[in-house]
Amino acid sequence: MSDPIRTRRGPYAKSAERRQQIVEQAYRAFATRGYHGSSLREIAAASGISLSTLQHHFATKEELLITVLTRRDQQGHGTVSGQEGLPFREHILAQAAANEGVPGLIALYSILSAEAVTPEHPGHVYFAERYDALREEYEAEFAALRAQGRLRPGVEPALAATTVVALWEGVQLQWLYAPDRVDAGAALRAYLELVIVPQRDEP
Amino acid sequence: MSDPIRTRRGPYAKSAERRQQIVEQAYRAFATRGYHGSSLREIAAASGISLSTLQHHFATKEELLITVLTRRDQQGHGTVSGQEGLPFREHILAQAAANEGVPGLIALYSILSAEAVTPEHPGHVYFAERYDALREEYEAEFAALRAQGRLRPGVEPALAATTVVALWEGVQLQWLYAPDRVDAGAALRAYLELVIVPQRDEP
DNA sequence: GTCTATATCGGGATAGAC
DNA sequence: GTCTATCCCGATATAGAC
Repeated sequence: MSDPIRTRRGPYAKSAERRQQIVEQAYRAFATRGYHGSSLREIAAASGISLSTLQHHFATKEELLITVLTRRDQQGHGTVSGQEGLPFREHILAQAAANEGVPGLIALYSILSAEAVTPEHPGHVYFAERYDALREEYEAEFAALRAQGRLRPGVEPALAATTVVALWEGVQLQWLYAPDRVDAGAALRAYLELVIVPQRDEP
Repeated sequence: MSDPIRTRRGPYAKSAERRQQIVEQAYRAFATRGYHGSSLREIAAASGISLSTLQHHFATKEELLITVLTRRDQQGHGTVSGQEGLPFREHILAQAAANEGVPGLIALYSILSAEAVTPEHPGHVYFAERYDALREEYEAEFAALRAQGRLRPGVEPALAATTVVALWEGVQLQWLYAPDRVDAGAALRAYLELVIVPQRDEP
């Protein structure tokens, strides 16, 4: 059996590599100028290829956006997943700190989630589902804390979940405008400490 | 002295009226599709005039955006300004409730503030200054509360100010995605009640 | 897989008649 | 003040050679 593409390490190897380059540059573009504000030409140029080549790998701009979003999702989850045992509060703070370390990641979600508010936006469904999932996940965490008697009385898990998601996004947006004047982690931490009762062996 | 425009109620009356119409439609467009996603043609059509006429009143798209933002600012402040004596907490909640009653207002600020994160965006300076002003204003309010002993111990006025602004914006964004599942006012109220100690004569 | 060339469309801005 | 017509640009997308 002769292999017509034996010069590559594997079939589609070059394609996969190219796609990754393109996704990386698209991510930078979307994160700074949003979806409407970015052009395929600019992304192609940044990737060092022609517009047509980009379009050979991603048929439409929309397909590229979806790829960027889902790709970043997987990477994002991987960042902190090595520390599964962390309690909720530390888990969130670790995630927030990790996000700040990934250039453009915060901007990507902040800009696109606002741009995609209108239902016609190609990213609308993605963000609608993302918010739902985040709220559900955090609500479960808060509910578990309450079951352990570690939630301040009067705090509603559902409302607290919405609040954490909102606070996180909102403080990140302000941080993008004034990184030196806004401390996203501190704001998040202060809220969680206000809402979660410390364990006995904690200070 | 003959008046060449005596058929109007006053000089520039028609212009002012036209400008207001245009601003109104531009506001709707920017609030749903953002700045980049909206076109002058579409705004002109919605205003019932031609593109050229719109451009006669607003030389550039950027000028139109700035006008929309500052115009809405004045109207927004006017809404609740009749109740100057309200304490901080009620003032914020009243403002939030009022905002929800103005269709598109929340979307306008949410979408544009995220889109304008990049310094090249024509609205960037406006939002940077707006965030600074909001944080300063709220910080002063929290500081005043602390002076009265009505701030929960450990709560930093500056951080609380950032938090309120972030929470407000973030919860509004979620509300735009799922108006039936997110209660912006409740989230804001819950946070403020967590942070502000009730007065003696309050429940 | 990658390119050049081109089609087609829609954007903002301009010129000039009325 | 308002319009039609047009310019010029940049956008996505397509065709087809190599």
